[in-house]
Order: sequence, then C-alpha cells, then structure tokens
Amino acid sequence: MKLEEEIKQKEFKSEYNKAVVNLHFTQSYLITFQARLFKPHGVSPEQYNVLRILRGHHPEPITVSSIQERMLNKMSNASRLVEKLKQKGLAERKECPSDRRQVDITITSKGLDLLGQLDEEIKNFNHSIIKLDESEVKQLNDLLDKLRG
Amino acid sequence: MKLEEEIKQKEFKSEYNKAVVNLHFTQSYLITFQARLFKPHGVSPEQYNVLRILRGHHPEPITVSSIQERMLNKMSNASRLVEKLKQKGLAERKECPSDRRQVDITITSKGLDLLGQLDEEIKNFNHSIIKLDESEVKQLNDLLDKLRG
DNA sequence: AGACATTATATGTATATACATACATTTGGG
DNA sequence: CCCAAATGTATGTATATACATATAATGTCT
Repeated sequence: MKLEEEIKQKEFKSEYNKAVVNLHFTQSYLITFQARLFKPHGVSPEQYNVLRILRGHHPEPITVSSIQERMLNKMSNASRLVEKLKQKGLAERKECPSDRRQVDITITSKGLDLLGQLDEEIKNFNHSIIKLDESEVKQLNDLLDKLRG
Repeated sequence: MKLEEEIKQKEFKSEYNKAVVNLHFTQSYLITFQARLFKPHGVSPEQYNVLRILRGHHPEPITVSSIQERMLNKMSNASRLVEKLKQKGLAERKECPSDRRQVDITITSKGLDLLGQLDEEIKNFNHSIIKLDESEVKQLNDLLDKLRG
C-alpha cells in the first residue's frame, strides 16, 4: 500500500522526503513482525543478530568491540546484549589472555541449537514478508547500498 | 558502500535475507544522523514526527488515537510523546467536549516556530543523506511501497 | 435503566538505543 | 621506567518501542 495512505498523509514535499519516512516506516513494519517471530524463542531481534555474529565466528571467540562493529546499530551496546545472552545460557564470556581489557565471547551449544531451530523459520519469514520478486529485491538492495554512499 | 563490507559479513543466504538486514541497517544510518540534527533543538525524531502531524491538522485539534494512526511506529505510545511535547510548551492538551474520553491536542505557536526553523534544515538534510538521483529515489519509494504489499 | 462490551487514554515493565562517563589495562613518549 | 594518552568494557541516564493492563467514558442490548 502507498505510504501516503498508510500514514494518512496527503503528499510529501519531495521524493527524498518520502524516502526518509518510507525507510523508517518499512523498517518498523519489518521489526514488528520479526519481534513476534522471535518472541516464542525468548530472544529479541538484536539478541538474535548478536547470536548470528557469534555463530559466524564459531568456534573462534570474538571480542565485544568486534561484535559492536558488526551490529546493525553501531551506537548500541554490545556488552549489555552479551550479558542478556549469557543469562539465557546462549553465550559465554571469558577473559582474553593476551589483553586483559578484552573479553572473548563464544556461542554455546544451546545457542547453536536455537539458531538451528530458527534458520528455516527465518528463511521462510524473509521470503513472505518481502512482497517483491527476485529481480526487484536485488534492485532494492542495490539502491540501499548506493543510498548510503 | 556494500552492506557486506559495512557489517563485515561475507555473504547473505539470499537477496531477501540481505534486504531485511539492509533495511534495518539503512534505517539505523538515517536515524543516527536525524537524531544529531534534532538534538540542538531539544526534540527527538519521534517527537518531531508528532509535531509534524499536529501541524498538518492545525488549527484543528487532533486526538491522541489519530496521532497514533499517523505515526511511523504504530505500536508506540502517542500519549507519552504528547506529554513530552507539552512539557516543552510545544503542544497543548484539552479535554474533548463531545467525548470526555478523548483528548484534543494542538500545536502551540512555539511548536510552529520550531518546525518553521527546522523546515529548511530538514529539506537539505533529506537531499544530502540520500545519495541517489531523482529517478532512483522514485524507484526506491515504489519498491518499498510494493514490498509491504 | 442496568449489565456488558467497546473505546480512548494512561501507566507499568522489559528491552533497546544514544550518548556520556567511569574504570582498568595497555601502549607509547620522554 | 614512569606518566599520559589510548583502548576495551561496563554502567548511568534519557528516550523510545512493544505489549499488557488499568481506568474512565461511551455505546448497545435486553
């Protein structure tokens, strides 16, 4: 549905103005459905994202600052998210021997199991939530990559 | 820059998977810069959005639930945002005479002044933050509108 | 009119973001 | 080697989101 109808706004001052609002609105649409998907599994979308980053490095550990770099929200707070995952038994924290300021984080087997369960579900979700065909999605990704310069 | 480089991920399982991540990442990119733009003026991005909704109806008042419908995050909390705006003298609250459950909200002249100051700044911001030409932005908006079905 | 559902708003709680700041450890210059 | 700067992590505070629930006012059915 056109954004103008969704938020009951007659028109936008420019396509650029509409695009900024459209990106916020579409992301909100996605995250609402994602949160509902993750909720029965006891993790939030950002916690899931950190788990995926951990799995990407498994069995090597990864430091908190490296997690931060790979997160979608750069200014967020990796250490608090790791703490949440640890409380749920999905991740482990260990002091880094070579630099005692750093903390090595690894995903646990429980964490890997959870991701394994979610993989198929997420794949189906991604296809069903995005009502575009293969070439359109590709086009969208290219435009977003270009948008950020 | 390609999303893969920005979040140091080698590849995505599908374009659909990438698109979901790309939308989150791009929105985060936008909101970070927007927040910095608004900060000197003492309002957050969502507070600004509510102010724009109020101006769109001025001089008519608008109820809290109508604000909610027009907000980007449908599940958010219009009444708390209105409270913040009231504390800053940017909006007023009045009991609706025809239905005492409802609350009529109007933007104050101070609120209109603030938006007036911001208008030009936002317009320039929207153009500079989106590094696409006119036809590409149009294409992006069409894809986003179609994506949500 | 009385009982009950519905609607409009407000509030409580958990999570996350954004930013400032604190603290310990490491690094590097003198 | 010692002190200052830089780095890695944690924490404090304000804001916002997501959802459940509370409360008052209104509408509806009999």
